[in-house]
Amino acid sequence: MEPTYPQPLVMVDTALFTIREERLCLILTRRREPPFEGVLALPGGFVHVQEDADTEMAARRVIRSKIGFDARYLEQLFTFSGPARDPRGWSVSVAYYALIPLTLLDQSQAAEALPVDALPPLPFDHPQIVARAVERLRGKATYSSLPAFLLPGEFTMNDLHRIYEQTIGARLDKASFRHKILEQDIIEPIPNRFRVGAHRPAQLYRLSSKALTPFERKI
Amino acid sequence: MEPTYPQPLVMVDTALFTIREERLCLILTRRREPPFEGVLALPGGFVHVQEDADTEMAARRVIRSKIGFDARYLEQLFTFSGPARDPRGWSVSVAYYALIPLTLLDQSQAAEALPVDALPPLPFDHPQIVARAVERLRGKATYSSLPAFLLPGEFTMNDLHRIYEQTIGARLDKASFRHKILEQDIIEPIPNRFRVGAHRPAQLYRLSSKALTPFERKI
DNA sequence: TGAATAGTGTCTTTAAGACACTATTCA
DNA sequence: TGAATAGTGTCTTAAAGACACTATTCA
Repeated sequence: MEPTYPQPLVMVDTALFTIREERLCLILTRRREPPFEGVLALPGGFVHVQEDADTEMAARRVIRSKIGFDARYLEQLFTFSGPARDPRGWSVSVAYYALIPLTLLDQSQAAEALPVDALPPLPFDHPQIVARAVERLRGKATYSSLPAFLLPGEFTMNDLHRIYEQTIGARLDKASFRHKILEQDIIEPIPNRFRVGAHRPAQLYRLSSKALTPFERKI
Repeated sequence: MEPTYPQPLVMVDTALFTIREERLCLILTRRREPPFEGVLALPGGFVHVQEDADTEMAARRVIRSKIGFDARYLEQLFTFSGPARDPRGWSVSVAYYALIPLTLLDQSQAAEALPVDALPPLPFDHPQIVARAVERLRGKATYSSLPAFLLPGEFTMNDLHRIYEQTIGARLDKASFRHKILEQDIIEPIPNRFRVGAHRPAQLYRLSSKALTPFERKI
């Protein structure tokens, strides 16, 4: 009844996105064990069958150990596999991606947040994982509220506008953006909360419960 | 350097869609080994690390052994995992879905093609796999050429129209459908090939090389 | 007042959907 | 001719995008 086949190694890898200095970044880890000891890589690790309820929980454990708290948005990305992707043997890596507001990271962690278009050479098949994660995030950004999860709990309409532009990598008309976002009911104004400065105060918003419904059409 | 953790079992499962009698169906297999011997289930099996280049190749091997030829469209769906989904132990199943034209199946295989809305009770977590596969197929159908892969190599515009309606499960306007499809360049007329009958002959089409580009907007 | 950001009204363009129409074959 | 399927033209509605405008604060 037990299978007689040699089993592959099973691990998870995570692409943790954040926005730093107006650029879309990934949080990298310096590896503390061979192979590739000392090299910057995506946070990852083996599944612990005694401890993890499934691979998503393994990813959450890895993320918690890296940034100290849970990701607000986490999604399975793709499963990578083969004999060559890891020198330790035939392996399966279930990859996840998550969105992290930079404000929640402490300074040392922010230092390891590097722009997706200026990453160092990455070990294993991590370049493919990154390419697919960026493609997925950009793709989903145009028809969902995903980029909002890169912001802290309270934000202005202009914060949101900017983070969409940075995630998608294109200009979006201010008025059209407002109309579209408000029509989708994905955010709600926080009553009587405004951000002040040397200019007109801005209404503060938060994600509403409908935040994860995808849009009907494009932004 | 080798991990000391006990490793999960690694398998692939496949959701093979076809259209039979105007209904969206899944091809099921009667299991020949325990657990669940004799029960209808999704075709699947363990990854063979000596033989398979990756999990997609494992899925192709499973599909070939089931229907005797390669699937024309195959895509990774999702990876399911946990200690309880398989009685043999903590397992990871990389699930794939594929689209198969019924005309290519022989009679005995067609008999195991059952409508997705009238499936027997399925073992393991196969009901979840099916639910996610149907959701993905329906979702992609509205903005891609996916349903065309359920048809044989030559088909009329009305064949295509019907298969979209059956896949999505809704009525689509004939004229709007034609405009949209032709505008996308996903199919091309086969010169001087028509299907004849007791009515006006219908132009035969085939998938063009751009068939896998997703649509700009909805059908 | 001008600089800076916040927020709105409205027009143009384009896509989607509805629907009525014409076309060609065979019995 | 009528039944059956094939294929087209065009109008209405609605969304997306562009753009100009008004609003409020502080220095």
